[in-house]
Amino acid sequence: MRFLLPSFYTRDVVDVARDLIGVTLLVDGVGGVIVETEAYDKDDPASHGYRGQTERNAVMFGPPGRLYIYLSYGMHWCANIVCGEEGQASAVLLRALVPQAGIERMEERRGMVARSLLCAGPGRLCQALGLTRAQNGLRVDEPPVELRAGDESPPIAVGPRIGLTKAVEQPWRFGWAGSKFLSKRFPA
DNA sequence: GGCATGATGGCCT
DNA sequence: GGCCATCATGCCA
Repeated sequence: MRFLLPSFYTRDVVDVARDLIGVTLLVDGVGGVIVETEAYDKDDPASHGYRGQTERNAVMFGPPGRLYIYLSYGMHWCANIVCGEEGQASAVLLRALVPQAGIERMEERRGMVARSLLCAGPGRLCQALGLTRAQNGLRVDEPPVELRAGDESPPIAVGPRIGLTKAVEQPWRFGWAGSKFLSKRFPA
């Protein structure tokens, strides 16, 4: 298996978002293959970093290769990987993965739902992997987090991002085309 | 201090 | 497809 180098993250956030499809993410040994991501750029009105640094988004403005985790809608956690150059405040939102390792732990956290719903969506993914504010700022190349390159290059689907009111047209959502584990189908 | 808003998801029709 | 729970955050007064 191949571990991702720091130079993987220090590139353009859109490229990293696309290249994370097919990468395996584990947190404390629980996880699977990433099949859906979205890119958020610093010049992007939909990004938390757009209006400058605040207490919540401080991790986005720090070094790349760290988790930026925040609470969404008062009840769901969403996890990002900080990318680009330090201070750029760009990040990739992790939206879905194929449950492969530690499925029992995922089911303890998520309940006995269909396998395809275990990690399909940013909030579900965080719940299944046990990601909360406690993991905000963790490095992705040190325990308990682990990222391994995939050994095939997946068919990539591209589309507009989900759930936004700003910059809704930007095609910065990426997915493993045809995967059953996506949070939502990509528009044809 | 008050208030509008949201990178969602579960449940209902 | 629609509704809405639920609260941290950020902006404004």
